[in-house]
Amino acid sequence: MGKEYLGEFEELVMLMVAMMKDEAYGLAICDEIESQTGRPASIGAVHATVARLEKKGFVETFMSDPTNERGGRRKRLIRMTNSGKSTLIKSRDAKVKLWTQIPDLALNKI
Amino acid sequence: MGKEYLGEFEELVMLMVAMMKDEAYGLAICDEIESQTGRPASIGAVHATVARLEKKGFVETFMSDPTNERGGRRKRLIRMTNSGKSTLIKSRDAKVKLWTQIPDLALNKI
DNA sequence: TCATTATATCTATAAAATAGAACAAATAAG
DNA sequence: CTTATTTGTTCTATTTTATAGATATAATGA
Repeated sequence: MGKEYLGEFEELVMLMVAMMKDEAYGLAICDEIESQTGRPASIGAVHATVARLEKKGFVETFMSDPTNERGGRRKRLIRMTNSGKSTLIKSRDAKVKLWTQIPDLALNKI
Repeated sequence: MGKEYLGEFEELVMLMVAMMKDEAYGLAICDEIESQTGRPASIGAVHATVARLEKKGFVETFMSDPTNERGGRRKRLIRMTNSGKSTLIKSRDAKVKLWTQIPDLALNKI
């Protein structure tokens, strides 16, 4: 068994994949990270991270057919596995559990 | 300006510091991580991370006096700065915002 | 004095994050 | 046709984080 928690950027990418459902692929994730968090993400970073997540079994990928728009070439679509989903939920639960013990961070302060 | 978000382990250490208030120091953080998360953390990892966090201005440290128990030597006590606290809150808010957009992770599912 | 305990610090390595260049394949424009 | 433009992936190199464990230090107890 590999470790069952995610790096900071790994988790962010996973969240985008979850959010984008069947539309998740490298460039789109990149854009979505920027629009959701305001933080720039390079395409290289995203693809490298997806490859790591796939190796760990948290996502699976497959190539789509080209779309018929200008430049619309094949995409590597990304989908979360059950293992990935469960890891994401565990990571949320772990964080909430910790926050709960810190008055300044408890969720009723939001 | 350095980047304003935390690595995965950095965030965990920060949460422990917040949780332990004036009692936070290397070994204790190490133990607390294990007891809170069940995940082993080496003392080397914790100290290296604290040093990084201090360099970034998220915590500050100072040496205590020895306590009068067997082996009770000086500790490097760790305290969060305002900058660290605000970073932690921002990181919580960012995560909650993302979860909210993902039905399986929304907080009412807890 | 010697053993034991509680701690920090150092050293080395592996893994994650990052940026950007290089490459590929599609359509549009001339 | 041929070339430019667009959407995308893959590759390469580097920095930053994470990790483990060995080594060093200072205190008390025997």
